[in-house]
Amino acid sequence: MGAPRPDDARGVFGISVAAELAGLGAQTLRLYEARGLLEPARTEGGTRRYSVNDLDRLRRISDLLAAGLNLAGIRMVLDLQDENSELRAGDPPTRQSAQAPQPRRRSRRPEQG
DNA sequence: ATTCTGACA
DNA sequence: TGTCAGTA
Repeated sequence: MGAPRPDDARGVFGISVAAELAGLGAQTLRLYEARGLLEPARTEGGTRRYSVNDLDRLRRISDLLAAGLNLAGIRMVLDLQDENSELRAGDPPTRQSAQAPQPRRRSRRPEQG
């Protein structure tokens, strides 16, 4: 299945190239981040670095938008998908709870694009 | 960060 | 008219 390549999690693209590859505007990427749909890595200087996974996530966002969901709904879907992925990673033979104590992220982050 | 516009209900 | 996404 989908192997957890560290490369795919590594932020490599600047915001403008990520936007280009995603077929979106750079501002849109910032908006998505402000809405909690995305959290790209940062360089030491604080500039965004988008990973392949981030690109993949942007694609999913576009698909969900086209499906008629709003950003709040998309955030929920994305969170659940991530949560599900994590469950597959460990997969303990015994499942007692489907509740993952996910740290609710709602941190407003001022940034330098 | 804020404002403005276009789409939609 | 109000909300929402995307933009300037």
